[in-house]
Amino acid sequence: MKITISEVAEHAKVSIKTVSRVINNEPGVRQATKDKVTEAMQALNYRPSQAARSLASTQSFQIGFIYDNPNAYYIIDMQNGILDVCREQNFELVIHPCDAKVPNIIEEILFLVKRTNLDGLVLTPPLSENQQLIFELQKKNVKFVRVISGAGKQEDAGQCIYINDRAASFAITEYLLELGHRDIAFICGDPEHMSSIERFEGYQAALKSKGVALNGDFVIDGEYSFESGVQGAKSLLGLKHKPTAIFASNDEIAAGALFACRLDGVGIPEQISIVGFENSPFSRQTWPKLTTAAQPTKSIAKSATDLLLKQVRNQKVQQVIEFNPELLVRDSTQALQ
Amino acid sequence: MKITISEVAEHAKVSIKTVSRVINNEPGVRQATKDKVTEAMQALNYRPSQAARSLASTQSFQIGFIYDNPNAYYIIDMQNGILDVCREQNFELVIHPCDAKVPNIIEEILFLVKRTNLDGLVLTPPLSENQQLIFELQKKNVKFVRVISGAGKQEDAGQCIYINDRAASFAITEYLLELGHRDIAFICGDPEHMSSIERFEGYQAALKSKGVALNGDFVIDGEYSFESGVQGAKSLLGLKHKPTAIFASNDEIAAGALFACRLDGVGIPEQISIVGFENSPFSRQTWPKLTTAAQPTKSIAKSATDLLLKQVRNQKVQQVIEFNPELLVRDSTQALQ
DNA sequence: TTTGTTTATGACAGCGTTGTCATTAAACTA
DNA sequence: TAGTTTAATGACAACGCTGTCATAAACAAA
Repeated sequence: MKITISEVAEHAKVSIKTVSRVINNEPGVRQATKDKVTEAMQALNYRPSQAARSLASTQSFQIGFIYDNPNAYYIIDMQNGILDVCREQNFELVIHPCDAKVPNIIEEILFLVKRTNLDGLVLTPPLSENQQLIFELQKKNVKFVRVISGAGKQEDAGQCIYINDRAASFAITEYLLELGHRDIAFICGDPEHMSSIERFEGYQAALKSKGVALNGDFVIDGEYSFESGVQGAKSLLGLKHKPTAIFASNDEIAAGALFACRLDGVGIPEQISIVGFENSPFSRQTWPKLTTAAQPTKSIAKSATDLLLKQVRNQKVQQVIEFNPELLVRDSTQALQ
Repeated sequence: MKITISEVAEHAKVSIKTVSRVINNEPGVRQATKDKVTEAMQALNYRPSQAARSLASTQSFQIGFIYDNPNAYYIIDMQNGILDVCREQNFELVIHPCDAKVPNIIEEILFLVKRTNLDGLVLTPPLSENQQLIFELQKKNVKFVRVISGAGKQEDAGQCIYINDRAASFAITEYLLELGHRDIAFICGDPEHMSSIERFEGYQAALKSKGVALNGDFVIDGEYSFESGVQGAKSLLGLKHKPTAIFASNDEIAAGALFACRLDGVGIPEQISIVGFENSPFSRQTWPKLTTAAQPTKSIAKSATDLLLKQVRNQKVQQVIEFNPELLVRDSTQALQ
């Protein structure tokens, strides 16, 4: 037999409405009453029915995780973090993988929100950086948090969790410079991703800070893919004046670069140092293991969800949350001989 | 304004109950009536409220995907497949990552099912192979599908989707034999995973079929991890009589073996051929790219979900569904010189 | 036809909550 | 103290659907 709110009310000798107030943390309940109710709920091992709650209220007690990201590890980590917070706070998670590049992606998302009556959205790149989408969501009063690349200073729309790619990129470049490298090439990620730009700018800034001039030949356009790393490294290896280090915008690119160097018989790290970004599990499984930067994806997800749920409950908290990916030195880099 | 069942009923000039019948595919509705209703639903772009449905009925219209698997790619593919079918059939998906090794895993799952009132479960290895769990689920009348390693002949409990690892393993081994290899080592996966056993048996059977004796030194215990591949390959390379090919039970092990060989300066595939299993994305990103076996994970997920939802609707279909992973020849194998 | 039988459809209560508004109790104020 | 304001609590309808049971329509057999 399922325990309902009435049993709890009876047990606590209050009305069901008061129990409801306690469940939803509504103000205007005396502490003593609240305690009684909480106790009754525990004694009866009561859990409110999600279905009844969402039917009766305008909320659905569900949030959506919408993503378009080929990196399964990232998604799983995010998802697990979101799920943790959802469980704690009695919310459900609706997963919505999608393709950010289809023309009607915005409609698709708005439709989903409307249909499922989602209380909020967790958005990751590149969706979190789609200005048009953000605009429409705000217009329709949809609540959301965005995980985006940036330093948390700028006036971004909506609540944001900032990932300071630039600082991490600066640190990586600085590290290479300290190893004595001066000819450091950079293979870019997708130009539409803000992280790509931020990472490039961090690289640029670090070079500048050490007075090293930027060599245009060493900056290769690309996207966040293995193939891009292969192509990028190939063209770098074709240069008369070759770089001594390659900074790949993410681990996949780095793996591709590694692959291309291997094909060419170039020793890593003896002849060229390579660094990646993201700390994908496979960055530990290449040979040699990749030096890279790690971001605490699950913590990011938790913070994001926390922020979102506060918003959903109209507890506006305007704090700036920023994460700094951390340099992880492994075996694909060494001091310039 | 949200469209409800009453609007549809009005539009189709029938009672709401009849609309309900159509929604749930209940028998006893004349075809003409059904058409009218379907048409009205489309015209109004109607979607039933999950909350109301589950409140009113004993079902929740939610199924659970419970997994413990470190392979993010596998999980994402499964999840996407399940999600596709859920959307089609108006079900919701509840994701539940867990640790299959905690002592009270069975209670945890039973509790989840009870609490969320899940209509069914999709189970993947190793949970799908936990006899105790299966037993308890059957006892409590919980519906489920199991994705398991096997050939679909055995009398397994519950509905199963079989992955014929053995046949694929046989094919891989046969392929190595055809390349002229006779000294083929095998690095095992987790002994608790049925797939591990099946893969080993396929290997054994293939050797036998070609009259090649099994060399005990060449069979290395392990688990499905990179580290295990490193260790396994190291001990193989330490043998006085070395293998000319290594069959790793999955791509992670293969990547580890590759890594160990590189460390030792052993050329792949010139000196040793290596094959993996699973076709993880990173098997395309190693150098050289791994020869492996691919399973259509998303299709597997769809079949499984389909089967589960039929069960949920009490449409018992007792068909045997089997998938055969397919050999993918890439660059980590070559004919014995 | 008429009656009986089956099949298709509808009326209505109820699922477990929340929102609204009324009521009561408590806390001030003069 | 009585009167007034404020805080705490409760009664009850409503949310959108399904289950049960009653009724109407269609068909078959006489």
